[in-house]
Amino acid sequence: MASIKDVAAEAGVSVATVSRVLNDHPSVSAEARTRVLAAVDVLGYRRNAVARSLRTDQTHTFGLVISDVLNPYFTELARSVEEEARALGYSVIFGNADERPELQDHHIRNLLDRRIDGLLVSPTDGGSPLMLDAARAGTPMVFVDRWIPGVDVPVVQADGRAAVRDLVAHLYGLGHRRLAIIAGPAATTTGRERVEAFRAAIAEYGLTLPDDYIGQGDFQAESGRRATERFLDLPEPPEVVFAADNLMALGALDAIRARGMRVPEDIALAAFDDIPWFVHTDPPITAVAQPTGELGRAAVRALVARIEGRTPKSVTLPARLVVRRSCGEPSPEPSPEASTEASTESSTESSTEPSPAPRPSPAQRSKP
Amino acid sequence: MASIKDVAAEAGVSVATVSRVLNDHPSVSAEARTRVLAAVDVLGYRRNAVARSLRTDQTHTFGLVISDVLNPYFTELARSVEEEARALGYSVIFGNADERPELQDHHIRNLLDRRIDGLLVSPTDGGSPLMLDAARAGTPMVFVDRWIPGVDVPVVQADGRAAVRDLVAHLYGLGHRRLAIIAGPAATTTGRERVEAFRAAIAEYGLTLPDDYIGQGDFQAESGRRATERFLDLPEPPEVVFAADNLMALGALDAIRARGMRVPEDIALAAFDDIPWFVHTDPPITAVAQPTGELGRAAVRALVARIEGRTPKSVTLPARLVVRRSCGEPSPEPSPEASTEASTESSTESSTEPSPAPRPSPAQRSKP
DNA sequence: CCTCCTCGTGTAATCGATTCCACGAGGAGG
DNA sequence: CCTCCTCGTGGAATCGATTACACGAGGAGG
Repeated sequence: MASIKDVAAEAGVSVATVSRVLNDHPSVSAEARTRVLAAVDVLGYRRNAVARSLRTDQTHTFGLVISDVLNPYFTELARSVEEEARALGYSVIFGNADERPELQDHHIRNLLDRRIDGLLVSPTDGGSPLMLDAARAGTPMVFVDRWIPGVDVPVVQADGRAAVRDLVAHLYGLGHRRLAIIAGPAATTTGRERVEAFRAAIAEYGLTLPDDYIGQGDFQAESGRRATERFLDLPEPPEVVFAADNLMALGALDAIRARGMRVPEDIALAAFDDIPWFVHTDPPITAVAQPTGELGRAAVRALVARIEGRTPKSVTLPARLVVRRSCGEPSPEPSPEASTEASTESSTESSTEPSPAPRPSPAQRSKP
Repeated sequence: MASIKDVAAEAGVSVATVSRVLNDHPSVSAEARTRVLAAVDVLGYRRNAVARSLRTDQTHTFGLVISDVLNPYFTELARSVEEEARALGYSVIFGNADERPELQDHHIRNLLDRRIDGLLVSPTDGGSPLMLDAARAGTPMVFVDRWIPGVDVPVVQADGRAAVRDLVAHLYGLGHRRLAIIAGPAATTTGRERVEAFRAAIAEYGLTLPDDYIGQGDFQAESGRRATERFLDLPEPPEVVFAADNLMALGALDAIRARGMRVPEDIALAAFDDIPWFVHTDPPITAVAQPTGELGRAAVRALVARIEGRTPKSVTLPARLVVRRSCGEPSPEPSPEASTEASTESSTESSTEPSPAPRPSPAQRSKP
């Protein structure tokens, strides 16, 4: 493969001049420029990014380490991250941690060795020494979706509290009182926060969240199934199961079906994370939708800011409730809405208006 | 960040010795080795992959350019590719072409500039000059899923013909005679092959595939919706719609719902590509399942073989039919089976036995 | 005791770019 | 006409590794 030297020879100039042309440095004569460009064309020269990176100490690349590619939420996140990165002149190397800390470390190590300019991470756990060291050593880093407390790294995340409150209002309005949740791993912030948001919202209605109604999951479908089976084995099973992510909701649906029960007639189901498929499940699933695309874009902007030496702030965007049929009561959404939902990029993501859910005044109820 | 020079100084040896230790070259004394290792530890040294790649002219990385990350089929493919690559000591850089040739070119250019060791491509189109040049110039390349005729590049793909024949048998057995297909882009092999397989299978039953019953799609949900609407507007609409990929099936489902029609009572639906969500849609969708994981692994093995100088052969693995309820007749699969289906890695992928579908002897029927 | 090999090590070239510095030509200003 | 600046250019150092080659020490064999 032709190098800059070959181009220089072909054009009859020095390598310095070729390099200047390639980086359009101002002080190059028009004549030299055209000669170089011609030579580049003739030889089919392509700049060697490896050599360039070695010299300039920047790769114009960053790493994105996510917890599970098979989770459509992360897939969409990855997609929006790549898009925004491309728009800003960066490439992205993905690492799939598969919810396994050691795999996460493998990818971080690998990315660090490749001298990526920055790291976007959705941590699987509480933070390995490797990751913490990298952060402290000054590797530009931004957490997205999940984060690790006690580290000085900007966080880009969705705040689901209002939407979860809307969800509980919706459930309460439908007459449900025994509400259960399948939590994510306690090592993750989203694993903990979602339970807390749920518990707080429930408390506003004077209800409680007994330990029996907290299933321990790991954000994978299988754990959702197991947790749901345990719920159903309870002497007094819950009326509603709220899964803290979409895959566990899928597992829950499986478990419910396996018992020959129906949603929502026998038990209601809701999920955190909305995905296009939820429109088409039987029944369509009520979910808390994160502004995934915007999250990814904001994370990239923050990371690029850090790479360029600025100090970005953390970003929190609101999630919103999307009511469908899985909690009872026919969905109020007209059929055209189903069409809109299915499209990849939901254009109605701005969400100033939190939700169409019926909302009794909770403050009054929680007092007595 | 510490370099090999710093390590050499710390250990009191030359950079050559450090390098030897790091690459465990035999001729290094035990004493020097321990000193170097200690220095590496003290300084927290990490080898600079950029510099190493420049010198050795290999990156231990390859690129995977796929057509659409949001398509669960490709997501799973990407996942299995990364896994196998990691097992063989390679990293993978993904490029999402979003079914757009110019984006595909962007990624190929980018990957080539980064001097990846090889390229795994599922081409969006008939092949850009850039890609063809790269192939001819000797860049190790392997096509996966889709391919381009006339280029000497190994192909790893699934053969869906038997499964499609099984599908048609299943449909015929259920009494359906007017069968329509939503095709993928004619520029892709899968876009063409699936139509041909369908047409051939239909012919065995003495049926034909009129032009009106061939919808033109682009493997995206929206196109599936449009094609289905056109089918439904026909004076004599088809009894079955077969979508050539899972996203178009989703779009078709949308379009059918929007008219207030039901699957399978009013119209049957089947898809190419099976995905976990198809178990949970309303109704569960009958699909042709590719051995996605095995495809990804085989592709990686072939590419690594090429990189290492061997000349791998193309690989074709059989797809198989998975019957569910979307074509009529209650699914014969007992409910435990639904559980198995939902798991990420279907362990029953070997598929010696093609399908449980009823299969009249088609040869006799096609003769008269 | 001399010669030859082997072994461990260091010096320096190299990969393909970027960029500092020096240099010569030519124009402007005195 | 001389001086000084600007502009375009080239030479060479540099980034952090790998590796060919040289070299000295020490052991084996004659």
